[in-house]
Amino acid sequence: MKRTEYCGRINKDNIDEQVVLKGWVHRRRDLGNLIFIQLRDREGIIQLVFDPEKCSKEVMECAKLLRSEFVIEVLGKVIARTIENINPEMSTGEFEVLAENLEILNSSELIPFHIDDNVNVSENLRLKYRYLDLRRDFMKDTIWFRYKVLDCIRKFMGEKEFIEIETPFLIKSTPEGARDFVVPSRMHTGKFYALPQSPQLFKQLLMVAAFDKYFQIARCFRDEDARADRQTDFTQLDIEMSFVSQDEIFTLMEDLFKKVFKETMNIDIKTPFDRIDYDISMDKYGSDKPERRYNMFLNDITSLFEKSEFKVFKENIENGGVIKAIVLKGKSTDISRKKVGEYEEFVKKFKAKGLAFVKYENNSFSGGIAKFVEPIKQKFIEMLNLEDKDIVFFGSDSKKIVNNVLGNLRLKLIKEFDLIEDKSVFDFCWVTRFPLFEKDDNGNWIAMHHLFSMPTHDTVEFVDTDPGKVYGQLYDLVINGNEAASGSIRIHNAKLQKKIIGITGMSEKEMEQKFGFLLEAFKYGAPPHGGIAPGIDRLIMIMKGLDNIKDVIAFPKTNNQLCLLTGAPDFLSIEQLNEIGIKMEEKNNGQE
RNA sequence: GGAGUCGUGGUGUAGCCUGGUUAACACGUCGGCCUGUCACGCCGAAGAUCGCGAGUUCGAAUCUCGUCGACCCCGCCA
Repeated sequence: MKRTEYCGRINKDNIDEQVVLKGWVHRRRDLGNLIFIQLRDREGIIQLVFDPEKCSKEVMECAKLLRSEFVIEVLGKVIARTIENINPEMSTGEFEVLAENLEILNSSELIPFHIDDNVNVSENLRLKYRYLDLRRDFMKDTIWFRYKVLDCIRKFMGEKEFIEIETPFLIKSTPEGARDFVVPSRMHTGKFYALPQSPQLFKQLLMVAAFDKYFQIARCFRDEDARADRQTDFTQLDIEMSFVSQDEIFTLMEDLFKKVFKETMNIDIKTPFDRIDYDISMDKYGSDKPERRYNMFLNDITSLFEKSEFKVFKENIENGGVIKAIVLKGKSTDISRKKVGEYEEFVKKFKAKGLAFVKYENNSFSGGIAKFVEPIKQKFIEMLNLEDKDIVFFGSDSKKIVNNVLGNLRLKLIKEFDLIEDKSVFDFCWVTRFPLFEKDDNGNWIAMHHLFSMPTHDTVEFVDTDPGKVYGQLYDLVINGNEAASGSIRIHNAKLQKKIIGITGMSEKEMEQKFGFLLEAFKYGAPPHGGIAPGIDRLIMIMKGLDNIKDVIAFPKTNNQLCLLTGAPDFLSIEQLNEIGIKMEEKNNGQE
C-alpha cells in the first residue's frame, strides 16, 4: 500500500481519514490488551492505538511482536484524542491513529543506543552507528537545517546571477599551505594527483575564462590534524567575481548573511558589518578573529614599566618586548592563588614564561607583583580604569607572544566567568588589511594567507624593499570570534604574481613547474578579480550554537582522520598496489 | 611531533586515591501480569573475566610500565 501521510504531519484535517503510515517503532507501551505504539518517520511521531475491540485478533498478535526500531506499515483511522488523553508535549498530541491493519516490513536487532536526544552516548558509538545517530531529532534537525541554509544560499547566488561550476577533485599538487592528500595515478606510474585544499586556482581560471561571477558549494581536503571546529574534509561556499572591489564583496556577503539568517532562523542581523584592521584587532583583542561580545581589551602599558625595578619586565622592554595587561572586572576575590597557577599553566601553552598579576582592592594593590605596581599607582589605575576588586593579568614578551597569550587568556576568562550577557546575539565583523607575508622560524618569508592576494595600493611599493611592510587586500569575516569566511582581491598580473611567489624563495624554474599554468593564463587578458569562501560546516555550527563540527556533518571523521563507520582508511590488496606501482615496506603493508 | 582527560554488562555511570567475599546503580533487554498509556506501571530474570598486553603481589577493575582507541589542546591548518 502507498503511504498517504507522514506521521509528524497528522493534523486536524486528517480526522476521520483512513491513512497508511510507514515508519519506525519509536516506543511501545503494551498495557496487556491495549497497545500503544509511537511511530516515527522523518517528519515526527504519531501515536498508534491497537485496541482488541477495534481490530482483528491477528493484528493484535502482530502488534505484540513489535519492538524498538521495527519498520512497519499501518493502515488506520485518524481520530482526535479525548481531552484528558491529549499529550501537550507532542506536536501530534491531540491525535492518534486507530490501527486496523499492521504489517512488519522489517525487524530490528536490539540497537546499541536509544534513538532519543536525552540519552548520552559516547561519540565513539555515535560515529560507528552514524545511521542510527542520524535518526535522533538533534542530528536530523541539524542536517535538515544545513540543507535549508545551503538551499537559501543557492537561491541567493542565483538571484545575483552567479553560475555554479564544478571544479575537479583530482588536481595538481601545488605548494600552498596545508598538506595535500595525494592520489596515485594508475595510468602514469609514479605520478600523483592531489585533492584540492580549495578550488582557489580553478576559480581564478574561471575568471580568466570570463564567467565573471562563479560560485560552488565545494568540498575541500586538507591533510592536517583536526580540531573541534575543523574537519579533514569540509565544505566551502566558494565565490569569485571579476571587476570587483573589496567593498562590493562585503556588500554581497552582508546581503547573503542577512537573507540566510532571516530565512532560516528568522533573525535580523545588522548590516553593514563593522570593519577592523588586522593590526588593530591584534592589538586590542590579541587575535585576528576577535570575540567582541564582551569588552575586555589588551592594553599596552609598556611605557609605565620602562623605569621599573621589576627585572623581568624591564629586561623584556630593553630587548624590544612589550608589556600588556587585561583587566578582569570585579572578580579579584573569586580568584585564588591556586587559580592563578592554573591560568599560568594555561598560558604556558602559548609560550608565556609566566603570568604576572595584581589585585586592586580597597584602593591598594595586593598579590603578585603589587610591590612593583605601587610606584606607578596613579598612572596604572588611570590607564586601566581600575575599580575596586579588579584583577589585572600581565603579558611580557615579544608583541606576538603577548598578544597570543593574553588573547587566549581573555577568551578563557570570558568563558569561565560567563561574561557574554546575550549569547543569542550574532556579532559579525570584517577583519581587513592582513600582512601579506610573515617570517617562518628559519627567517624565510612565507605567505600569511596564500600567494595570490593583491597588495594594498599604499604598500605595494614595499614588495621589492621590505616584504614585511606589504599588506594585502585580504579579509576575513568573523562571527562571534570564529573565522567564518576568508578572501581577497587577487593578483591578475603575471609579473606581479611572479614577484610575490619569488619572495617566498621559489626559483624561476620551480615557479614555472608549479604555477606555470596560472602564469600562462594571466598572459591572455586576465580580468581583475577577487573572491571569498565562507566555511559552511563552521557557519552551521555557529548558527546552531554548537561547539563540535562533527555534529553538523552527516558522516564525519575522528580527530585521527578515521571513519569509524566504514573503517577508512584501509590497506590495499597487493594487486591494487601493483597496479599503481607502489610497494609497501613490510611493516606497513597490512598483509601477512 | 608534544601535553592532558577518558576507556567497567546493550547504553550511561559508580567503585580505583586507600588492592581482599557475589563488581554497584539507572536505563535498556527478556519472561509474567495489566484496556488510556505517553520516559506506562508492578513482579521476576538474564547480562560485564572492568580496552588490550606485560609486570608488582598470596591476591589487581584498583598499583606500575607498555600498547590501542576516542575526545580536547599546543604545533600544524594559505
